[in-house]
Amino acid sequence: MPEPYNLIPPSALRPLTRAAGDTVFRQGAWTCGLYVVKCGRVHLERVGPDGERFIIYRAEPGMSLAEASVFSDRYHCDAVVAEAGAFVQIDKAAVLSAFADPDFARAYARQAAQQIQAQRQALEIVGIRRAEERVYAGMVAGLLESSVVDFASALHLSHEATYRALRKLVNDGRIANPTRGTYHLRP
Amino acid sequence: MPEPYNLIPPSALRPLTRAAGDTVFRQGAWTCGLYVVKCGRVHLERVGPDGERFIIYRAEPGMSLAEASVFSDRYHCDAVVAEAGAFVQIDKAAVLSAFADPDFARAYARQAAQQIQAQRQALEIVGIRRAEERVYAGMVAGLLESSVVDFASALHLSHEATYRALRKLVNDGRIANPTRGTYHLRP
DNA sequence: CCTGAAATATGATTTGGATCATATGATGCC
DNA sequence: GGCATCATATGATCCAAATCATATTTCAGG
Repeated sequence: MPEPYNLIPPSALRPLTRAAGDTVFRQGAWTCGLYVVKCGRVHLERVGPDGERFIIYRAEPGMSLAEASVFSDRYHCDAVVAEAGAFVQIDKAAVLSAFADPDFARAYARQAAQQIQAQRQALEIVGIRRAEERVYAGMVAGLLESSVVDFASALHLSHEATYRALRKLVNDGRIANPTRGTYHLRP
Repeated sequence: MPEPYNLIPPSALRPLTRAAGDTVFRQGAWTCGLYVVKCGRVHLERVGPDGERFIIYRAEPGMSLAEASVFSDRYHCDAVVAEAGAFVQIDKAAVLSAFADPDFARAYARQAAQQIQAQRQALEIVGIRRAEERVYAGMVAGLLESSVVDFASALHLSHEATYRALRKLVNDGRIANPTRGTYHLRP
């Protein structure tokens, strides 16, 4: 659960579970609040002029979605459950009134500023054309935390290209590969 | 100037001008606040283990930078002026105390939530591999506002690839090209 | 312990986008 | 009006990353 929402009164939190394929909310529906993913995955989707579905955002455990709904009357996209899970709905009125508490406001702003920063960095990194430089920038940014597969997906690279780039960086002595599957920057 | 900062007392705003190549602040320096770009361009850069410089963010007129510095003691990257311009420094203490004003807090949160949403969408769009689909998704997202060149850069595509994709979409009847240089979705 | 699935790893082939080149239409300026 | 500059536009070539293929290692579960 993102930190600031710990300051929201528990009565404003409503737990819910959904199966894969269910929708959490639909575009055009009246907003009731934002959501936090406990487990499972949710896709925010927008529908194109010819009915194509565009994924706007993939929310994973610990992430929140539809934060902007707190400030608008209607949801402007669909939230579809990609993987069954448990979620918490946070009442929008409770959030709006929580801004009267400076501690909540600062915690919110702090978390938002940090997220904006991380996203800006991610955008710059995926803008790097050469796989090797992109992977290196990703390592410097600390994006390789769990598996190489997840790392590759964060970089918007195929995992094959990522493995090859890692190998090349190791051969060039730019990163270390002490054991199979573990890589870190040369200190 | 991003909306919420209009609620900051003018005494906390300090205008400054910088030439290209100047630094606005350096990594490790004590934070004094965030900045808004009036004109010119600023790059946030982080230095890698071997001295390589990674651009974290490119701030253009109207954009703010170092928002997170309000919540930390030191700047954690360098801000280098890429193009001479005028900037406004907003005192961090003033921002922190402004969170006591619920109107400021809500305006800030609203703007932050919107920005997070836009960035998430941008990340999803640049993750689309096929140029044609990426361009189409960009059009659906309304990213083609001014020139095709700017559009291409937002999509992380070469402008040539963007023009070709636009042509193909026009030929396939997915978008309209009423006059040279103007494109819009088929209604 | 055995089995299946997923992560790790690398080779071969294909392809789509970057790059280079070139041309024309628009725009601003002196 | 003439000139420079930039956006628009498209063709040709090249290359790097996607894709397909395959093998090994690890690990969870029965």
